Amino acid sequence: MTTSAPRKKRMPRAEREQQMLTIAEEVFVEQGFVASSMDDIAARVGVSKPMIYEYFGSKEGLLVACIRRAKAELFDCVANAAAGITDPEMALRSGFTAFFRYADEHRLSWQLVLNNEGALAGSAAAEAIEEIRTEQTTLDRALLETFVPHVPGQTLDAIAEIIVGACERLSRWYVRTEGVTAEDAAEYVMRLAWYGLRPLVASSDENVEPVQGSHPAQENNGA
Amino acid sequence: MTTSAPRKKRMPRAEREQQMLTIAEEVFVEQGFVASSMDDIAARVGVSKPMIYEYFGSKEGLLVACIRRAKAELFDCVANAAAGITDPEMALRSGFTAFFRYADEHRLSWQLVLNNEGALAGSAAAEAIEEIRTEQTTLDRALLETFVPHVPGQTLDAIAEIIVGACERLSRWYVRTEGVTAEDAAEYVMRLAWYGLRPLVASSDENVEPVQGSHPAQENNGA
DNA sequence: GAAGTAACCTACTCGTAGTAAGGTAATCGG
DNA sequence: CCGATTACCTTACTACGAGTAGGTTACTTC
Repeated sequence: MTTSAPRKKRMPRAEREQQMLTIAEEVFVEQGFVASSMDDIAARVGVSKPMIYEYFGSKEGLLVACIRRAKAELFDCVANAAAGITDPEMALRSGFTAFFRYADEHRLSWQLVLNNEGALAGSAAAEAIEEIRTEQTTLDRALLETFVPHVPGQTLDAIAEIIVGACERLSRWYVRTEGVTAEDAAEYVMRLAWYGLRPLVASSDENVEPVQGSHPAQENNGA
Repeated sequence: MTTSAPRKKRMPRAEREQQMLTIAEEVFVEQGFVASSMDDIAARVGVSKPMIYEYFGSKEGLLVACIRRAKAELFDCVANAAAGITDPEMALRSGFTAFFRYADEHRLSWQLVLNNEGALAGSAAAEAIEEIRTEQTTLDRALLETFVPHVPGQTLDAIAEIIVGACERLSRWYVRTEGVTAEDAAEYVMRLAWYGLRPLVASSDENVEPVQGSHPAQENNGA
């Protein structure tokens, strides 16, 4: 029911490995790493557990292999997109686009990376953490709205998300980097957020073409 | 050796709970959620396992409680910092600063949120995922450098981190939001990155005061 | 100081990661 | 065509950790 046909035939190692990875990816995303059982995965593959251990060493080894495969794919996409473009602006834009396209077209793989970093997908713990971000996003959004009220809701959503992601990641860097104060870090974010936003507020939307041609401020809060 | 004295005395529930949370936080960050054992935590607290289950229900319940406590602290900090400030720019800046200050002053709590979202702290899997970001950061940084060569290395580092964090978070939003194309998402990031960066390149540093008054381009790559 | 309650323990079950040791099918030299 | 080597695959275990049942000890209150 999960895969397709009840493949009971022997299979060369390389092929079996790929099959295992595909199914493991499914299971890990569905149930979360912790809740997934090797017996279950083995059963879905149609093979016995020791085979997986033979090929991947451990449960975590299996996860790592899944991640590595996803990573390789992602880098192919982005590298191809940016390859040969000399203008940095175009290269950046093209790379970003490829990145988001990958996230869209390989949702399972990408969710694996995003969620199973937190091995607790679907769990209360994951929700508790996500809640932190949600609240921060809501707060930022509210602040932004007072500042640039005429901007479409969706744009505000996107910017709020961007700021939260930026803060989170920068906080990691900040903590491990010597000689940077909290004010410095905040200033870095402010620069991008504030100056990056300025075209939106200064010229309404004559200088900066709206991202979405039309889309009249469609709200987007719920999960 | 972990706590302080071999407290063998009885203790009111509220106090014991706080002690448990503090120690659990330590252990979770040290070993990662998956690798941590309830027996170990109980032993360090100087109490038997069923006590923890009595108070927190499950291993994950314990983690959630840790996260909630951290979250409450974080929100206190940020809310206090932004409270009463009417100018949105100052409010944002002050909030950001408080956020980074929290990350710095409560490293353990914050690491819990960052790492144990990925319950695999310290594991090969966590490294594999982090590797993806590192590579992306390196790539972005290289692109930025060709564009704004005169900017201090540390600033480039920070901006690259910001972009990676922004992309990651925005990709989540993007995937769950209807009617947004990869190009749209890329454009959102470009706006912040590009226009946010523009003051740096356009006017060198006459319009925009450098974040670090002096700090002459001190590099910072290693962990 | 008896009764009640809140903190605490010992001693278990059960599920799952990981392993040992052996079976079966393809391939290859003769 | 036939034994032998190799590689895919299995059944049947061990070990360990999450979670629990039920009893014990120390504080509190009248």
